[in-house]
Amino acid sequence: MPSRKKPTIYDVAKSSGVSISTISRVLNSPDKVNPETHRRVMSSIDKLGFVPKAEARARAMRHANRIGVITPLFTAPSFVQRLRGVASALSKANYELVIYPVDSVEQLQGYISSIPIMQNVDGLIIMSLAIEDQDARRLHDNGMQTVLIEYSHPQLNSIEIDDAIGGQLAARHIIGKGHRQVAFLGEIESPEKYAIHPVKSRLQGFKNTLDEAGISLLKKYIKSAPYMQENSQRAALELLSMDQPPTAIFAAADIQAISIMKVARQLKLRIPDDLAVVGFDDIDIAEYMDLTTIRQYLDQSGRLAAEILLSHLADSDRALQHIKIPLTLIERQTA
Amino acid sequence: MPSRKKPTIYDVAKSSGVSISTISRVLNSPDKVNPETHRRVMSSIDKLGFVPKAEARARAMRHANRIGVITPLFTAPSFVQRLRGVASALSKANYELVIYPVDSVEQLQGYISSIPIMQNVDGLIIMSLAIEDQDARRLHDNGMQTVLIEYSHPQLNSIEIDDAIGGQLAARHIIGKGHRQVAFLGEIESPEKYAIHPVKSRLQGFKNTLDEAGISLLKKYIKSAPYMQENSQRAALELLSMDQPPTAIFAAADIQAISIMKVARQLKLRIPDDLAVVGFDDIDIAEYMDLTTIRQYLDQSGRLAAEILLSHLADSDRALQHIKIPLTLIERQTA
DNA sequence: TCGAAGTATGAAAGCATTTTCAGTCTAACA
DNA sequence: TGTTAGACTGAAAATGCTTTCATACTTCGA
Repeated sequence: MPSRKKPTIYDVAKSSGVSISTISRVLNSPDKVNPETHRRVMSSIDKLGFVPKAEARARAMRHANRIGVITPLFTAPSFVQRLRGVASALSKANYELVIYPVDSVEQLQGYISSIPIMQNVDGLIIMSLAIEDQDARRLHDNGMQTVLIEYSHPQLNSIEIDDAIGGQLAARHIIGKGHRQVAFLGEIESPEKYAIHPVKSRLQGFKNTLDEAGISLLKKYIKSAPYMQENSQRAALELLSMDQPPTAIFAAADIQAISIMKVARQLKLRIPDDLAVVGFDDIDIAEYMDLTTIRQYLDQSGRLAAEILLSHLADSDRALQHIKIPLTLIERQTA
Repeated sequence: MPSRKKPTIYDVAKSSGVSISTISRVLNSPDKVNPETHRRVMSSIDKLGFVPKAEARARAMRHANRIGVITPLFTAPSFVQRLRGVASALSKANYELVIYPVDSVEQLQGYISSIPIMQNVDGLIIMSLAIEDQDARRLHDNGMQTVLIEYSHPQLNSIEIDDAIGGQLAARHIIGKGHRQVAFLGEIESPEKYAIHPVKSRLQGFKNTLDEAGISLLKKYIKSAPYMQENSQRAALELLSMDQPPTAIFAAADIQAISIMKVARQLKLRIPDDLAVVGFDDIDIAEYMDLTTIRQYLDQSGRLAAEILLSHLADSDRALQHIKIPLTLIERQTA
């Protein structure tokens, strides 16, 4: 009895003895339908070869149930961990997650200019990327709900980290442990034009707090090196093989702290006795390494971004939110 | 004058003083409308920036250069690293990446049954998840190009890891180093019904190779523990505080190997002298830790999956591919 | 044992268009 | 001058879905 016509959800409903609402639910929010019903409906769908008409769907759908995340291409573990927060919040709310990985300015510009027009996504989360005023305005004017993470703009929601405070926390801790010979390692100058510069602020906060305590952060003790292991290790080696090596190093990222630890091990330095190390981020691995670090609640910041976005989608004239997430020093074994 | 909401044909109708039917006609059969009316309507359309929603979306939905990845919710670093491979291959090819994170059977079942029917992605990559025969058939029958990673099915493309060989490599290496007291740590029994069981194969290959060399892997030296740090550490502690502790441990995942190293450090055991550790995966952090491990080329397997998918999308009657990725032992400092 | 708090479902109200049908108006023809 | 065939147009129905709302049916404490 295969009818010549394309089957509609009414046909499926009849064939499986439920209402059309249930058919729709099976396809769109399967978690809301009884497994047994689901099974029955799916088997009818398969039997009839039902495919929902995209046009009818588009018409009836108020929103796309899809949000986009623009992010640097999985470079650092910290991005991933934030993404995990985003993903878990979205999947709970039955939203699809579209990733737009960025590895050049042009790409970023391309996404930002085409996304609002395409209307493929209901909202946008932009992670750790600097966006230009004009792009921010475009997003705003097109009514694209957006949350910026680690960056801010007056016309868009934002979640920021107080990097300077992070530097301060690290400095206080290191001072408290009695260190006087203190160093800093981080990727101070990022080569990418679209990148943000949290490391500078971390250094600033660190340096100022040391200054206030009468400890000077000598220029030779400030090393800039890219995240990559080789670079970080080389920089660490330079620091640690000086005539008067530092007794404590604050690394602007946990992975760099781990590089320092590796070099220290090779030099037979005991941590924290010969060398104290403080990281920044508190990525998963930090706990495995017993690394003392500044926690920036990565998962939670991602989750929060998603939640803010969803709440603004639900109620579009909600006031803009500019949130600063607090930082905490997590004391473990390395400092 | 950017209006908040997208204009509909009602807005155009109002603005140009005609009925919606006429707007529709202007768009679909212009010959049936008075030239003067046509002109007026067109000018309203331009002014409002009206775009027929359904069509725009239907077009956007249809062949959007979009591929989906179904993956366990970022639990282990190894998933993330594979994902990175996928992302980089796709972004090069100008494809959008939609993530479907799974954390329950129901969710997996939901995605996997609706995606092939909804057809809102062009292709699908399913990472490290077991799928049922019926679902595989549905994917195939609905013409959804699919690549399975760490699992296989005769009707779908697949990329597999030879886990047993991995165990064998680890065993050979450990034997070569002269160890006789050998242990295994891994999450042998996964609690999730949808999970796959590569750990069993790793253990199997490990055990068999030891057997062949006349070394028996005693039952008490086989520990099953979840990936989570606390569990792995407890298991490691149990192993290492036995009367006759093992002198070498093969961990079925790098993060578990790292947990072992942490416990060993606490017990003041020197690695590799007192205890040799071999991991599995070769995640990024393994290099930082100088961990000897079995490399499974995570990035590359992800990239390969994406490439296979793209080539099948370009030419849909390409033959199915079932690929086994080779493993390599990477010797570093821990064994 | 009762009420409270969920689950699972169907009826019905959208959604943004297209299409049908019927009416008005004009122009042309007898 | 009365008819009438077009040419335009609008009201309303149809389209194939999604979503809201109400309701019946389960648990689940206490």
